[in-house]
Amino acid sequence: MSWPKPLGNLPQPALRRLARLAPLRPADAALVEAAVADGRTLRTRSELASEGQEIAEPRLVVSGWAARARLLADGRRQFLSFLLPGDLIGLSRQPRPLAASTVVALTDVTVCAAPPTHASPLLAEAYAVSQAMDEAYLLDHITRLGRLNAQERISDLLLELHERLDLAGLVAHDGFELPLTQETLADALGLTSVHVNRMVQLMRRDGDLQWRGGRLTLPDPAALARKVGRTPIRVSAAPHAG
Amino acid sequence: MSWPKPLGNLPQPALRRLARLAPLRPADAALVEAAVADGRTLRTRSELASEGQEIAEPRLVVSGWAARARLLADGRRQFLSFLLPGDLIGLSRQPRPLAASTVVALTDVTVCAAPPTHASPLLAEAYAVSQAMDEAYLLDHITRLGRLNAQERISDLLLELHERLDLAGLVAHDGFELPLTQETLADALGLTSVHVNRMVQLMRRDGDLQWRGGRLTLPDPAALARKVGRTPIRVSAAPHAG
DNA sequence: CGGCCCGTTGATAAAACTCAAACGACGTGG
DNA sequence: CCACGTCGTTTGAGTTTTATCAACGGGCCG
Repeated sequence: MSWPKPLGNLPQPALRRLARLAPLRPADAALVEAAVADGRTLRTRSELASEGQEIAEPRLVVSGWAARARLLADGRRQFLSFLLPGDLIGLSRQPRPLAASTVVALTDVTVCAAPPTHASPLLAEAYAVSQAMDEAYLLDHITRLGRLNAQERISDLLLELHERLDLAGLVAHDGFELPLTQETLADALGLTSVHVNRMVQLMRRDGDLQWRGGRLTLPDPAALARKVGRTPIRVSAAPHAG
Repeated sequence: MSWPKPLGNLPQPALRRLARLAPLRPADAALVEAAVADGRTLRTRSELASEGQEIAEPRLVVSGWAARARLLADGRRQFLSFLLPGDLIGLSRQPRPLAASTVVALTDVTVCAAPPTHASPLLAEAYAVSQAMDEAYLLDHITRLGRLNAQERISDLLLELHERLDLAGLVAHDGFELPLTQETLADALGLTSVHVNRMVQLMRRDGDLQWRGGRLTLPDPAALARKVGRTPIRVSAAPHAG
């Protein structure tokens, strides 16, 4: 597919993603670059937000993976979504919003303050599109958990990650870094890690995926998408923007 | 259309809900009443929005129940959320947003155009809170589907409905109208109607609920909430607002 | 070397699904 | 007013999917 290329060829993944959500111009990109320039890096397992606590300021993921999670009193854990480079955390139009979920770093993660939108309508538009995509993916996730079986869930989630990482330019030859344990995957998909393991092995045997050493390859994403009935999300009728 | 006490004891459920999300004043309430005054009524099973189509204008549910749904190619169906009186449909900050889900009427439903917020910051705040609650409930739903068993799912969802209907003043003595079939419930909870039926019977025997003729009563909501580990959502640190 | 994390395997149990049928309530048309 | 069809609930029997418990192995790091 051909994306508009308002900017150069190899920008920062986070910038690359935002530039694909709205046709950013150099001034907008400069705002993003300035924000990215002073990011903080957090170690694996640290919390970027805690459910029920007041939200600090909105932030942008520069690199690394995080996840939104709900922790149950008895120790059960449910991941609600994954946060990838270029994703925004904690946007809200409310006066004093509370975090609806805990956010935890799955790898070392670099985040920065979300670049301000008051001087940049295009950036504001990118945020709006991003937010709409977030919601669409949440709805996808509900459908996944409610109506797909284990193999379909795994395939569908991996296809989503493929799709999203591609936006940030982090996919090469249908392969990408997947810094998740099978247990993490299980906690996202409402399964046990044992069962995820067995299903992944099946999928390997069927040639649906390759997964070794933290790198995942989907040899034929389109075929897999057809197999599990997945269609990429669309969020806006505007000419640009997914 | 002209209610004796706009903010008194027995207002329109939709207005009542909004007035609880932000401290509306008579001028704001008048906006809501004006909007509610020319609502349209749609019959059970009609669609208020279709996934992938452009969204018309935002709307407010005046009375009746609707649901957001995803329909799978093979006929499977997943309800994403229920829309109750006072809920808003299709809010978005995007230029040309597409509906992320189909919205279908579960009963005859009256909706009206969402009262405009440009002249009413408090109404805008109520919308923002409402939107935050919507998201929080989506996250709850994900957790429900991913990590709760059948009985916990049913209890948790019924407690949510109790909580939300209460906001609109539609709960009396812990009982409320529940115009859902067991099959609809099943499609919301990722279960089959047969299994929902068996679990509901268990819960009846255990005295956790009464459900006859479209009316549901939770004899002890607090105890049930404790039993399934549910805590009511909180969305804002502001003094008013859930 | 030792420990830990992660992936893997096996055996068994529990939860939920499928298929099929029957029943009651309700509304409609004859 | 009754027969009939539809829709939703209920029940039973048998199957499938997924969870649970337990153990082992490889790789990596201190």
